[in-house]
Amino acid sequence: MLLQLDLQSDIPIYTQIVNGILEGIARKQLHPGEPLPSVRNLASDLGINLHTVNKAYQQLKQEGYVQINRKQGVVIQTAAMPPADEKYRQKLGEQLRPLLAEAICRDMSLEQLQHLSEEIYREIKGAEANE
Amino acid sequence: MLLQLDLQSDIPIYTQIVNGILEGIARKQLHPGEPLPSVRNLASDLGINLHTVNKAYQQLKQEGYVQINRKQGVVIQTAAMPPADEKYRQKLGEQLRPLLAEAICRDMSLEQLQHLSEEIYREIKGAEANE
Amino acid sequence: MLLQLDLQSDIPIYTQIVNGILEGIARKQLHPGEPLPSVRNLASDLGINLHTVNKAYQQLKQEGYVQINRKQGVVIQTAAMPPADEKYRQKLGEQLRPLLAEAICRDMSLEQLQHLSEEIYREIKGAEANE
Amino acid sequence: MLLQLDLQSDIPIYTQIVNGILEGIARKQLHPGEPLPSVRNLASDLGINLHTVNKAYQQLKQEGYVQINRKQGVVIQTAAMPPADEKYRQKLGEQLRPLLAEAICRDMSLEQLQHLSEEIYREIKGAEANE
DNA sequence: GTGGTCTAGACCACG
DNA sequence: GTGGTCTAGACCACT
Repeated sequence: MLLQLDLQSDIPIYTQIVNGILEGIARKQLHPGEPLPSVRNLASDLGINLHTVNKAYQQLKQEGYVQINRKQGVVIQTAAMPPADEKYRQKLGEQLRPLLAEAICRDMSLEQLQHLSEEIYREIKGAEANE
Repeated sequence: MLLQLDLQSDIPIYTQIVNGILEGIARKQLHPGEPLPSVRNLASDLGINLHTVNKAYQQLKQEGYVQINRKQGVVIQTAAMPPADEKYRQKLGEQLRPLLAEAICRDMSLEQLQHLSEEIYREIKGAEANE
Repeated sequence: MLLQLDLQSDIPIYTQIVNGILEGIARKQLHPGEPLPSVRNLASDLGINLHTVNKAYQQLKQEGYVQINRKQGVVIQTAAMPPADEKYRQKLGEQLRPLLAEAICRDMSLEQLQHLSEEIYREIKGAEANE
Repeated sequence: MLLQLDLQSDIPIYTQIVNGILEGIARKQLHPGEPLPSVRNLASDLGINLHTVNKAYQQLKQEGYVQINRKQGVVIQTAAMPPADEKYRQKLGEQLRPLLAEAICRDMSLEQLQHLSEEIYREIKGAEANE
């Protein structure tokens, strides 16, 4: 798997890993049951600290996107992915809200915003068939 | 102005202030030229330190949403608000991407997402006339 | 005299006044012996505080660009303007240095810098005949 | 790194630090990727508060001269330095203008000014090879 | 009165 | 160990 890290970003590295893996799942490049690299391997591949990778994996487990077994290590969730329940949608809304507010300040129309998110959505989702 | 802070949130207080003011501008509850409370006043109103408020104001100034002068204090930008230029849209896209990826993991359809963001957009924008 | 103030600038207003008057002298729009507006008049014309204008005038007097008499009020220096002595050149150099250093960081050539300052120099100086 | 501070100067300490580092970059005593002292170290070396150093570093980051990450601390920008674009040249011009105007008041010729700035330019730039 | 600067000391997140 | 955040309190410049 290719994970692009930006060590200069103000986004914590473990968050970048989480995001990268989530995008991998969304793109269906990572399938349920598929094992992720071991903490040691990924850390050395990325040239970062063990703890950082571990923290990312723990967060993914916590949110229900992966399972951690002794045998197989870390694998993508084989049971159902966490659902888009009301609680999640509310959290998502709270994350979206300040982004939308700032966009409105900059006079973006709803159409422009929808267009932008559709573009990104399709770019992620559309990768399904090809990759 | 009504600014709801969550001191327990992992979102820095100064960011919450920035977001709150941006939403106030988006809602047109704050108009160009309108003065914001002085750092000392807002700090004591919110029960926080004046440096925290100042940091929020500095960020808003830096991003072009407010102007600061020693006489009037801090006022909403009277010249044009910063535009939704390509650079901004790219930044917005990068903020949107992980949110969309996670939503896709949870099997949200594009329609559901669009519906959610439209709801929030209209909730903010729709406040224009009423408040 | 036309003095353009930017109340939003982070340059103090009294400094803007000093700069404006110095540029007026450089452009020879203000001649030795010519009276400047009274503190009260200029303050009310510019819509600013008396103290602010006074501070600017005091600084100009301090640096030898104007004289202050009871009768005529504030007039442009009739004796010789302060000379470009070694002390002044050193002060100027210290002001120039950080500007040049930053320009070098941005890979400006000496020629580009000389061109820029010549342009400004001639723009000010060239106004002599016409205005 | 040698940073000379004048605590009595009316130039803020954090600005002096910024200027000193910019000059270090211009002199090529500081190379891209090279780490700067940690805020705590530099603060104790200079005998000032760490927040003052931090403010300087934040400004340098904001202007694109350094990168900050939690692992390495603060390092000189490894990507391209910010360019001398039109916006920068305009800002530079506005900083140069009052200096030139005052020099004209003191009857400095364009040649004298060019000579002075060339001297400083070469003094900074000429340090490249030697230091 | 305003914001700007500086100091001092604390705790936390990240790696 | 690093920087990030927050608090607290001081003095100064500007208006």
